[in-house]
Amino acid sequence: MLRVNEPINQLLLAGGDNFLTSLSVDCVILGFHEGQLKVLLLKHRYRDMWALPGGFIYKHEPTDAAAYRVLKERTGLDDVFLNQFHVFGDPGRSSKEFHLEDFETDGIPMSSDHWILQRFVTIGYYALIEFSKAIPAGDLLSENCQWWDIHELPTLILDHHEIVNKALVALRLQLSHQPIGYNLLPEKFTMPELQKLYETILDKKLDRRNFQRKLLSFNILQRLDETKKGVAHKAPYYYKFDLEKYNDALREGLDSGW
Amino acid sequence: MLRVNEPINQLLLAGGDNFLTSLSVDCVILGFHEGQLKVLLLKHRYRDMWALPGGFIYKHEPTDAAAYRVLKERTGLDDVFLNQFHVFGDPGRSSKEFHLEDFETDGIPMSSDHWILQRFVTIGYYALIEFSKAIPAGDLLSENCQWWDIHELPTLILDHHEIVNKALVALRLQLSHQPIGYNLLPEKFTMPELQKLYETILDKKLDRRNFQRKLLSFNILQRLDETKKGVAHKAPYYYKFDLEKYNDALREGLDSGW
DNA sequence: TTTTCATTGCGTCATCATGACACAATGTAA
DNA sequence: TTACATTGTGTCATGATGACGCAATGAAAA
Repeated sequence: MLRVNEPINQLLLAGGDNFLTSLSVDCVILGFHEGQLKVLLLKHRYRDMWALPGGFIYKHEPTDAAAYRVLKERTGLDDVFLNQFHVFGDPGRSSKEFHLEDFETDGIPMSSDHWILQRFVTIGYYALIEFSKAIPAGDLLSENCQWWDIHELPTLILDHHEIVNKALVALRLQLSHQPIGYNLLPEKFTMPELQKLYETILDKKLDRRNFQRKLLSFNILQRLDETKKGVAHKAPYYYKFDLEKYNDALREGLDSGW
Repeated sequence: MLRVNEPINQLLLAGGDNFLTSLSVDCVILGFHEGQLKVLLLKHRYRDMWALPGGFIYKHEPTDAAAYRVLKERTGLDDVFLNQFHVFGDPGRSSKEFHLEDFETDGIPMSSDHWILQRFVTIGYYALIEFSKAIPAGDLLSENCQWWDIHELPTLILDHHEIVNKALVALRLQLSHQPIGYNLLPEKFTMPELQKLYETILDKKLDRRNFQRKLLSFNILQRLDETKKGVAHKAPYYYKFDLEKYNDALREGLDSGW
């Protein structure tokens, strides 16, 4: 228990001076693996519950930088796609009792007006990362950090389930305006992989042939001469994004409407 | 100057205990009048600058409620459409020097570590209101509160110009998913008025006939038997929204894409 | 070695949405 | 009474979309 208590104590003592006292960030870190969207979650140190990676904001730190910091610490990744999507600002969203109970189990005495027990407003970010590049790492409060299938989440603490859901809704709405495929897929990918990604995010089956036609019509993909090896049945071609054209297209939105 | 100083002093003394100390809300209040989008702005008490209506958040108040409170105070309106759209969290966005200078001009002594001078993260909200129903009212710090054409804004304080711009971008992206017409127009409106609204938000000319066809195809409008009176040339029909169908349609998005 | 068969690449067709524009009707102002 | 800007309605060519056919591929099964 010492392993955990020592860093916690440091956080509790110094934290109030270093951090903004009522604001935090929480990150919905998304990856795509084996045809499924995955979320990175941290195991609660005692409870049979999991939590989104989150953190406090240093007094002179941009909120975005705080989210990047959390992301770097949990995944080892630097240059990631990160998007603020919603503020969760209900006073009831965090529970003083919940945390007090934890610290009691820790054996850490805690006055009930300690800053860390107060109400926290949290800024939700979602991050899109290339699954294979991330190296999940636990934090002070949790040795266990791992990916969960977005459709088979464990019990989450507080309102973290709502945060994940809101992130998915935001992702769906921004699908045509953000380089979502580029950030979630490896550099080379096949058309069925890309389609599966869209299907997972939209939670909807798409026609294979029409999907291909539509995406090619955007002129953002570049087909490579290489086909996928060691695969049963006919081998699909590899594609990669033409980043320049992709970004140009996103500015207008891939699916204009108006 | 007393008129201003007395309430300011109360705010400064009691504020630190009542409010969250590093978080605020700012509202981009939008109305539509004479074919133009208008923003409600407050005149700075000394400077030749204007500001978005904003405010602090009580320690046990939901952030959304704080925004509603600001809105009610500035417009007298209760039941408005309000949407959180972005958090502005750069430490450099507020300027301690700027505010210190103001308080010096007020003749109010202020220690440089006062909570009100510290860095503030602000949550941006946009509100859509029916122009004619609002009764703009100034606040403690500003007797002057008035509408400005979105394309002819005066100089704004701090990063408020950026906040307005971000609000417009968000509004554009959400145009097909939010009841924007319903909230900005009076109950009865003509097709040209509705079109002008869309053109203003999208900053783009639309073909009159195609626009009419498209909006009617959504089946969210109900044509009244009444035509607009006292207008030169041919009188257009009045329409109103079929709110039930409108809300149904918005759930899917008016312009699906996928 | 041959056969099987799920999967991929490419194409067709009917239908619907879109952009561009024509024309008659309306009703105030000249 | 006439002029004319504006509105209501419609047409037409083009392009996008959804539904589906068919041959080619290549590892796995026979």
